[in-house]
Amino acid sequence: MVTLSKSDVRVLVVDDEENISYLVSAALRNHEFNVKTCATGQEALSLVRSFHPHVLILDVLLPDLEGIEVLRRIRAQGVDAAVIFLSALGSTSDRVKGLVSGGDDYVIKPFALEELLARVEVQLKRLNLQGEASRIEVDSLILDLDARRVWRESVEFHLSATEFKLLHLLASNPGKVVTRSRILNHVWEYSFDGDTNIIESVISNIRKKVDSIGPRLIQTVRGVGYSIRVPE
Amino acid sequence: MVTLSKSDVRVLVVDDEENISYLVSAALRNHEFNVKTCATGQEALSLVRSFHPHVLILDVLLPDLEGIEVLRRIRAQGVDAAVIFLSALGSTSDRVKGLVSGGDDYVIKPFALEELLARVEVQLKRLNLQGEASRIEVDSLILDLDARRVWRESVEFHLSATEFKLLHLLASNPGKVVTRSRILNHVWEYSFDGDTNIIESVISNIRKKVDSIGPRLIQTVRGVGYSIRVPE
DNA sequence: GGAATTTCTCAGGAATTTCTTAGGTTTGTG
DNA sequence: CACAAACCTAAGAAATTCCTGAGAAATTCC
Repeated sequence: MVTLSKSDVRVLVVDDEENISYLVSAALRNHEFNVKTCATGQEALSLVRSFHPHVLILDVLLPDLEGIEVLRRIRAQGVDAAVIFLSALGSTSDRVKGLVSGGDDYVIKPFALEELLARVEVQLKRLNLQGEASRIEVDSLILDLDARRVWRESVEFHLSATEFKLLHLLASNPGKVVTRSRILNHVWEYSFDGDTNIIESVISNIRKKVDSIGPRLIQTVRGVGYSIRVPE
Repeated sequence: MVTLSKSDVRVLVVDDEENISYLVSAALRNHEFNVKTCATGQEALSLVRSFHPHVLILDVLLPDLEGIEVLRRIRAQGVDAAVIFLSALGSTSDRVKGLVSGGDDYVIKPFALEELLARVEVQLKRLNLQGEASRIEVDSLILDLDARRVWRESVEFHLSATEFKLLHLLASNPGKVVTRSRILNHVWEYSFDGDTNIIESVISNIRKKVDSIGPRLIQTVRGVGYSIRVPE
């Protein structure tokens, strides 16, 4: 998972209605995206080549080319930016046309900026570009990453720096097994010489604090590593 | 890129309004998806665990749990099926809530079946693009490589590290024979001195667990090795 | 500097896994 | 059909892996 800061995410807004274009791009900039705008299909085609947007917000009705045609041409160039169509054409067949021709979403004007932003975030998630959340929840376990605090069943527990780092690693991969070597690399930043059981030791301490109430969330996967998930 | 045939794509429809549930699932089946339906959040949670849907169509208002809560819980288990919310709650804030809480799309009732289908297809495109390399399926056998978990006919089995490694090797070469020497090299990383039947032993254990229900998937190829495939 | 906390090592014991052994079954061949 | 080779399986010994508590060493805090 590539984690980019938001200002590294490029969004291209293509719309010939100036006020829409302005509102959308302002909102996106407000959320710290790197935004460019243009008003025609031709401009869009050349900007895609130079600006390499991650997300394209594309009006269906442009003065020169149709939005769908723009999409067709940029896909033909092998660009796989996420494309969100924007349109006053709200009929079902218009929407279906936009989606089946390769669009990733289709939003009807008028729309709430807030929703458009949420849909942009969804596309980023798809591209694996999303920044890290500041709070992680797995069942009744809650990690507040900014405040470095941990709760289980609403009771707060104090974890040391190492314990927090390890629990954070597990909790950001819920359901997946995190191997011992990944743990060593991530938490200790080097490989220990063969024989240490520092991982077991820290896991044991974390469990004693956080995982002794309710069902056990930290599962041992013998010979491989550990995994955090709700047992069935 | 793993390309699934449509009948291998599993879609779970969760809605307590029977006619909606029926219409949607009928339309999806018409398009040759493998569809299951249920009416409550609890059922959804358990079906997700056994049915392993690729796409989840989830009503926001369910009799027991809220759809968003269902989503939260399945995400906590590391399930990353695409989720399309379905709701009569059409306000912007409802939609935003659904999207930011991890939904991949949000469709408002009433909707055109055609559009819902188009949106399901969009989600499939996403699943195929992101490689899907973390899951291997052979008939009713499912290996989740990230979680290191194995199911057969929706029942989970526990495999040891060696057993998993060997089954993984076979399952990533469906229909092909994997020779004994390849198995030795890959699973044990060296050649044993002539006389050992460790492979037979491990195969026997795997079969006892995973291959004792339904048709036998692991075939012995006398004098050569083993092969995993569906018998005719 | 001294106290408190955290990090890490060590060691015994429990649990699981790995591998060998040995006898039985299947398969192919003359 | 008889025979041998290849394979299957159960049982159990050996080895590995993991858990935990106690305490030494290191670090942080006052």
